[in-house]
Amino acid sequence: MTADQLSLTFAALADPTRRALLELLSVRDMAVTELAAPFDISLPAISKHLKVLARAGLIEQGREAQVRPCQLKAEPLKAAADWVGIYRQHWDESFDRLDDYLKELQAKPAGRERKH
Amino acid sequence: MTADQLSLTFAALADPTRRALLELLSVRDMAVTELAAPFDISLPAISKHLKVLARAGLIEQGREAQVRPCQLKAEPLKAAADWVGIYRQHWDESFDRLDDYLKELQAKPAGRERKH
DNA sequence: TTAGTATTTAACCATACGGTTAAGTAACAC
DNA sequence: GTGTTACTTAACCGTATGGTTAAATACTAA
Repeated sequence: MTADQLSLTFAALADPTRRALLELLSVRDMAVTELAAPFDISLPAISKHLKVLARAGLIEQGREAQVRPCQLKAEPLKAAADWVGIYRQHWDESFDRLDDYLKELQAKPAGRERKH
Repeated sequence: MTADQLSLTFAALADPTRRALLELLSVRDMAVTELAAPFDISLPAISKHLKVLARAGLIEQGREAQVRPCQLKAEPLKAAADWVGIYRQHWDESFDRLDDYLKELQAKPAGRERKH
């Protein structure tokens, strides 16, 4: 318990059912029963998985009548991606892509130029 | 058990001690005692963490006399980064960077031009 | 052979995880 | 009110996790 955010995020991602739930939610917001449909496990099991995802800040649940629609909140994934990204140079034997990446970062440092 | 590779990888990353071990190994190969030095936990505890990392394919241990040097193997992190990367568009409210990223991918599709 | 260094394995403990079924709660529909 | 739908919570179970200490292993050094 009292785990740091990054540990919570990675722990949440360490289960294939939870990853699949996030994939469903990346398409659109969904109710719990709707989310549970593709899986062979009980609704309470799904409810528990959603709780883990919520604790990690990866989803938020609203309320509309009896339905509790779930929404993806991907922000914590950014920190996870950043942490893993540090090792890019290690898995990419050639450093070409790191080079490119660094160049890209320097090319557009912070400012967000308009596009579409 | 018999968890898929991605689950093993994320589970291995879900502990701050193990992430710190990987960070140490990203600098250079290290022996177990050497790796354990910065931590307040027992050597067997470190040994267990290393076993988890090894099972996830994130390290390999050799042997030199009594010493068992550990080496970082970052390949599994690539798959993790790829999975998380799918959500880039979701955490980046503006889609600018996705645009850039897609453009970048189209600009240099596969070929790996020399550099340094 | 004996001793020392480096590391793992064994045995144990408490807590967390992923699942179950059964019971509880919340909002609508009649 | 009663019932129905959509969940969540409670209680339980087996296994995994993260830690401990103590014993075993593997190799080097004397």
